[in-house]
Amino acid sequence: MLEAHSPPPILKTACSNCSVVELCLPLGLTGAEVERLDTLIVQRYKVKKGAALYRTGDPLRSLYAVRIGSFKTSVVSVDGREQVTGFHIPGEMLGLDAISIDQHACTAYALEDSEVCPIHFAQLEKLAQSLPSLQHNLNKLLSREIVRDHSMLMLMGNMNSDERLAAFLLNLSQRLSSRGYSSKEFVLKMRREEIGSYLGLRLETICRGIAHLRDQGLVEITARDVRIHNMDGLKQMVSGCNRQSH
Amino acid sequence: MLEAHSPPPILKTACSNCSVVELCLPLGLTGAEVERLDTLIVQRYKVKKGAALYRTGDPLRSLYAVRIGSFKTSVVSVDGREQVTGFHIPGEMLGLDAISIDQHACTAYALEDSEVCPIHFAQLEKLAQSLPSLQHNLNKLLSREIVRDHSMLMLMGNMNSDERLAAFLLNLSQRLSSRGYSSKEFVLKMRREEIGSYLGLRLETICRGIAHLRDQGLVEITARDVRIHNMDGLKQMVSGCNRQSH
DNA sequence: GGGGAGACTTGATGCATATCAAGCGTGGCG
DNA sequence: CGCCACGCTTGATATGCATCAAGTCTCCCC
Repeated sequence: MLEAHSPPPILKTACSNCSVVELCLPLGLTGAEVERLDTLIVQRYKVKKGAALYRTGDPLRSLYAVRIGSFKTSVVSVDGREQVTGFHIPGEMLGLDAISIDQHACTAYALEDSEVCPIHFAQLEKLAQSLPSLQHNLNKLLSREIVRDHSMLMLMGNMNSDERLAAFLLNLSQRLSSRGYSSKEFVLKMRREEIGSYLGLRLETICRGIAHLRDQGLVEITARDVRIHNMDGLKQMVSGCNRQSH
Repeated sequence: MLEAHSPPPILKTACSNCSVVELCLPLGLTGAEVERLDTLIVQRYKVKKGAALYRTGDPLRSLYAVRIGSFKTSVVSVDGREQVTGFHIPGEMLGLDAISIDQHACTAYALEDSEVCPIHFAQLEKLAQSLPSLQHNLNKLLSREIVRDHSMLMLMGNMNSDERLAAFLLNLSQRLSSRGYSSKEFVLKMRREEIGSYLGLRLETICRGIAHLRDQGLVEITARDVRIHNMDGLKQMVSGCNRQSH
């Protein structure tokens, strides 16, 4: 299942001293509770850029919290088309869709050299029985993913290409910002084609969208470096106020 | 929150003798466990056709299991466009997206006169602590919704209009079939416009899709009555084998 | 540091679906 | 039972994005 490399590197594991503890599963747990959660994480894994953390059909052993780096998750249709279902940055959980049938429903690829905290799921469920707030966090995590997916459906069903791109950039900006990174300058770790798949567009359309946003003075994107010049302008675009046609 | 009517009718509540018990939250629970779950459902609600069971922003009090009838859930964008996020038939759960922030993230409308079992969420979480299999079921329910949404993203991102319509009909057919209804003959409870919103298409495109499927001898749809003539043909269409263009 | 493959950009063209429009069917209510 | 509003169907046209194509950039590996 894990293609990282062998032997897997052993790392000091502890949610207690993790930089993303306040965004991750332990959210709102007491110190003593976090320590019990720590016992589930035997050791962290490193995943090389391009490698798969798990693949569609793999049995669910663990959920994975991204600690460092970033991932994309994608499914492949019968006729071989890839659909990217999400991008994941530190503090976000991977593998939630596997709980439904105890098998992973998508494949998770590292977009750069990354590091995850595997959380053995059976043990997590067991621990959650005695830690109500842990259970509550897991429920919220799952529910939040549903809400996120619904807003993606709204995006796919009702937005034009420029609006989708703006929404994507804003979303990424917000998530990075809440992790202490700049909301206005960041680096895209994924290719244009992957952004396109995520947004239901072709890579050429992403390029043109980037050019449009540039021409409007909203953002500047050179290669993978993003600089947002007009955050409010972007937000207006997403709320559909700027619609000329459609 | 509840627009049903007053006074709300009091109905005999018991998962134990509900016809959809084997598709609903109690799945896999023992008789004694189901009886404890029964205690959470104080009384069932009836919801009139067109009425809202809950609305976006309502505080989360209960999840709702559909017992009789059907619902659509939808969100409205800033500029007033509706996006239907799902259709729900007996045995399916409503309100899962509210767990994330203790507020409903969408509005649920009854597509016909319907009946739901409200399950008080705080009590459900509490009960789940002492019933591991109940907790596991809830986790699975949430995860299944995520998987379902991901397949909708695939549909929106990679399928043409006829394929989307075929996928929609097949999905409905399967869900009705697993509830003991005919998989080949059923009635659509929603308007063309609602199907279109759900599939990211306009109502006219749904009409044309229906005509295309009819011309190929796959299904016959008169008004809202569906008769599937060639189930395998439909499935082939969804897997993308019939693609001429695209 | 140089070569090459993969990623990105931009232009020209075509097509699938949206939009606009007009008429028909139907079911719900008085 | 009949009327009317709403839902459905089908046609004509417009348009936004996909597709095809060609060239540039960049970064990774030797």
